[in-house]
Amino acid sequence: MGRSVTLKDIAREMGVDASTVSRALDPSAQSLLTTEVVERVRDAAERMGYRKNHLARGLRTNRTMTVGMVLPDITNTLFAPIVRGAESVLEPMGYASIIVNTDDDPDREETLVNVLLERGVDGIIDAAAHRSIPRIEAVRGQGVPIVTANRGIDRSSIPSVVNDDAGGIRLVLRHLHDRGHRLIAHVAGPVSRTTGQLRLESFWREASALGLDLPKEAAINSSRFDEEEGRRCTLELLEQGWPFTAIVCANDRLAVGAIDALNRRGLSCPDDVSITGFNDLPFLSLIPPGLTTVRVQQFGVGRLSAEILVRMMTEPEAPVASTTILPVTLVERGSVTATRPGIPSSSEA
Amino acid sequence: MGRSVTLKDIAREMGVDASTVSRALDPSAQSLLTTEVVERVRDAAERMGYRKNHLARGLRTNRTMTVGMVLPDITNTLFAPIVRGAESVLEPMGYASIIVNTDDDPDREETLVNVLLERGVDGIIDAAAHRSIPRIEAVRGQGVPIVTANRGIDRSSIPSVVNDDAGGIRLVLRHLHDRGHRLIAHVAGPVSRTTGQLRLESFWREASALGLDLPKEAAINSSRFDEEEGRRCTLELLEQGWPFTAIVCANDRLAVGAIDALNRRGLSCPDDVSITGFNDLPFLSLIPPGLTTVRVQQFGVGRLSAEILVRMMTEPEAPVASTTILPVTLVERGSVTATRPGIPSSSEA
DNA sequence: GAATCTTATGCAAACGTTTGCAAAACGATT
DNA sequence: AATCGTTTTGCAAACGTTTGCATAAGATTC
Repeated sequence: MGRSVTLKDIAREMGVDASTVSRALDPSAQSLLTTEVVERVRDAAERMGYRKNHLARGLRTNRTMTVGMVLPDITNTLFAPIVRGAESVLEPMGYASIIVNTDDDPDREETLVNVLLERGVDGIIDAAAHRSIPRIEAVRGQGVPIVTANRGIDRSSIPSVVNDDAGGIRLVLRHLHDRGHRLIAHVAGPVSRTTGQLRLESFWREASALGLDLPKEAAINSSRFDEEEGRRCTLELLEQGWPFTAIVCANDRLAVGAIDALNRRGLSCPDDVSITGFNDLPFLSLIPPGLTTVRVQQFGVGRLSAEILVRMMTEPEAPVASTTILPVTLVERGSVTATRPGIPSSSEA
Repeated sequence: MGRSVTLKDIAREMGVDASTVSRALDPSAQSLLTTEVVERVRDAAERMGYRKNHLARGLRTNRTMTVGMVLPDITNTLFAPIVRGAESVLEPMGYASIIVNTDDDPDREETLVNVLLERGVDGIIDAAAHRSIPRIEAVRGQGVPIVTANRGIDRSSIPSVVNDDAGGIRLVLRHLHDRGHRLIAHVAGPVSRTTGQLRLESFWREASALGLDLPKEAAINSSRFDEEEGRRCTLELLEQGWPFTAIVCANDRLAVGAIDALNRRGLSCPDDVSITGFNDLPFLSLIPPGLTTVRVQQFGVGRLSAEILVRMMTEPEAPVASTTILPVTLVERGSVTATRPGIPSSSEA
């Protein structure tokens, strides 16, 4: 339980000043010193079990070498890889990360960002952004760089690194169209996140680009990105009575819920209805019938947002990309089949 | 980018001393002050956008209100819930968590623990423990409380919170035995972790308790807890030629690999071989044939280890449980069936 | 109304670093 | 041998808090 050894301890032991010890231990300052002194100090430090005190250093330098990561829920397999991606660039540079979970509650997002600021993080990666977080812009005013990952913030000057949400929906819609589907429904994600909103917008845009004339009720909004909501929304779609041959789900978990809903109604995917997801979560390939989905690069999202953040932290004046969009790819599995000729389709005369 | 406002700023503004401001803002010290002063100070602080500086405070008090969490890999769905469980007790108390990933490399485990110590964490939850980490005991000597979660350390005085590994294996073995299985193999986990070692020991112990006379080659060690190793080990078991009707896998991911290996060899689970897992990972229930497995309480592991850690951090002299074992339950799904009468079984004469 | 006891506030040191500036030591140049 | 430049080291302040101690003011007692 003995008090830990400080620069002063080493200094006293060696008969030099603490500042000398500090310099000897700082790679960028040790060129000021005799190599002989540097060596002796390092040895002594090693021998005495010296461990630098990041707090004191941070207090003096105003840099903690800590970044904050804001997630909706670390338990959600969509977000964990973002953390690893960010870490892959941050850890080698000596940064540590404080991780907080918002449970997708915008109020918690704000308080937790504040918690991070109190702890003096040098920057923040926000992967739990809502489209509008009134006070988040203020963070930049504080001089603390922030970037959003996976999601963006509307009309914001905060840089973001996201997947090509619109492009992903375009891919699945074309894919379904190519296979004869004309009556396509959409279980949309929560529109309070850009992921939900952009995919929904893209759905309508691409549908009409393909000449599909879908009724308003073809799309239904979920309130959470989870299986339960996927189930509920799909059951509602079925009850509405509008006939559809495929459902584009705004993410994989909604899709899993959708498949379950079909089964509960005695319908089968893909025989009766084709279904697509978004994200390509791990293990998904093992779940029958195998979800056709859009693969995103979460590790890449994390890595890039960290790179941008580092840039902002180290060269505050340097320009950085305001939006970085990563390409997505279509992953074909068993949940989509071609429509059987007998099934009616709106755009065929 | 304006410098942030400090106690001194508020003090100057109000014509009082910084120490008075400090006390006014500290719930446990504000009883020393006039309620009138307290109020005025709080208002001023609010108005000026004061945000306390945890670094300075930590430097002075020697407590950072930060805990370190060491994980093998946050991406692994087994570990994320531990984080949330720990957080559920730590966050309300004002602790933040620094999370590091070791990729199950013992060397990294050691360096990362050091990183955490440099950052002055008040305590550490190690969920990536190896059975023997020579220098980890030294951490306690430093006066920094540490507890291991999910795994333990051999012959160590470090408190640990784990699942009932031995009990879980007992459950599955009895379950298989009850269904007529007598020739049971084991794909063991890496024995460098207590989870692997204890389950392996339990396998042999319970097997002989059930009167099974299994040959040495009934158990085979994997080197990682993943699908690839599960596949490899199972293929090896099959090639050995020793006939078995069931495989007890040391965890779910090994089991998933095992099922795949069977399929590759034209065998089916459970028709040809029954298989069991351990952990009950999410989504597993959706993967055919549905893995019969042992459900563990990872959230509980996290919660309890945090509670113990808090105890150690706040009352260093108070006694704490050295080992806490959480009960596990059997989850029956489709991967286990009764043996068909025709299949030979060693213990039937 | 003086002495005593409380209560509320200020003073100053301390936590362990980093860093601008000054001073000392040393070599080289004349 | 004196001067001038370098190079190496020390001094001291600063970062923003907390907290033991002292003091000032106010309340209480006889």
